[in-house]
Amino acid sequence: MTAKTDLAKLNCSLARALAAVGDSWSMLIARDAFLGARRFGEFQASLGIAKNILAARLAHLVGHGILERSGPVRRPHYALTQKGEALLPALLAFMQWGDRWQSANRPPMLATDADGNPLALLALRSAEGRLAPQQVRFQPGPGATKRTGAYIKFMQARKRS
Amino acid sequence: MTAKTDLAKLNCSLARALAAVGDSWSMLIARDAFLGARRFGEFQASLGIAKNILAARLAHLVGHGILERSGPVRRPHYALTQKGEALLPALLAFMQWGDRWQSANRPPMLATDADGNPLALLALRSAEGRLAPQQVRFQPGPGATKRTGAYIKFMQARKRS
DNA sequence: CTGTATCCTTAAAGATACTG
DNA sequence: CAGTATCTTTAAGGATACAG
Repeated sequence: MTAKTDLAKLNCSLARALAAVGDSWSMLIARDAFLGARRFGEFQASLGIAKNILAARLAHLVGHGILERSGPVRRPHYALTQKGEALLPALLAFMQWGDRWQSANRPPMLATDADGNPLALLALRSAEGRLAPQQVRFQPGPGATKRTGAYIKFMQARKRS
Repeated sequence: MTAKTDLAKLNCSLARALAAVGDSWSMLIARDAFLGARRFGEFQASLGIAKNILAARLAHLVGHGILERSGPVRRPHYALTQKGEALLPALLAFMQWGDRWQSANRPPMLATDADGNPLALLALRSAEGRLAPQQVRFQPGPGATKRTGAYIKFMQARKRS
């Protein structure tokens, strides 16, 4: 037997997010939607994805409330929902990482505000200000199972020693 | 023929980032590494992933410079490199999205600073301050191909109309 | 134009057994 | 403990043809 593991069961919001988005194609479809793509053919031309795959991914995203389908049945539009738009920080943070580490600081596309000012790098901060990655800690949250809580505590304890 | 499309060719830092990370398992391995996991068995126990898959993913991440392997050959440690640590904003942004939209605001785990102050939500900002997703624009960057540039410009122009 | 329906090929996932 | 080696099953990706 080899049914694919359901990540959504992992008691982790990251795993649940990954399960909801689905895969890399879905991320790129979301990116195109942010850019302004709305039509089946636009996604297809932009990504070079096979039509059956695109159809499946669009349906998946609609099913998870990330995209909504509207307009004529034969010529529908796909637009980001509020939930879909909320993905933008994650998507851009990931893109910024790619700019730096995979595109040698020569970004193919730049995100800006309406006046053309470039976006700042997405940064970690608490009430005390900015944080380096090494300063970040984790603790069990309200949705933690016993197992998750124990795991986090064990790891954090070991980190300090 | 049906070789899998190479996302890294898409002239997009997001696609390149996705290709470098690899897949959802890799993201979760990185998450565990942030939590403090270092050993093969720790990742395996935490994720419930098959050993052959885990071995392949660890090798992939090491190969992309996201993890580095050290210590005794028979009992190695895996630790995030600088490149790997730089993934944290993206990873947390994604986790925050999951907290809100997939975990009903009951996060299994909370990210904090060293004093226990919770992390703020990763936010979009330019020099002018914070931005809503709808205010974000895109333009071709230094690494844009002609095709990418034309696509972005076309989409942005249509958006304004 | 926007899909569905097939078909085909490959890769991915997982279980298990085994090794140093 | 940390893998490697197999084996099996299934899913995924892609190409193409066709339909509304």
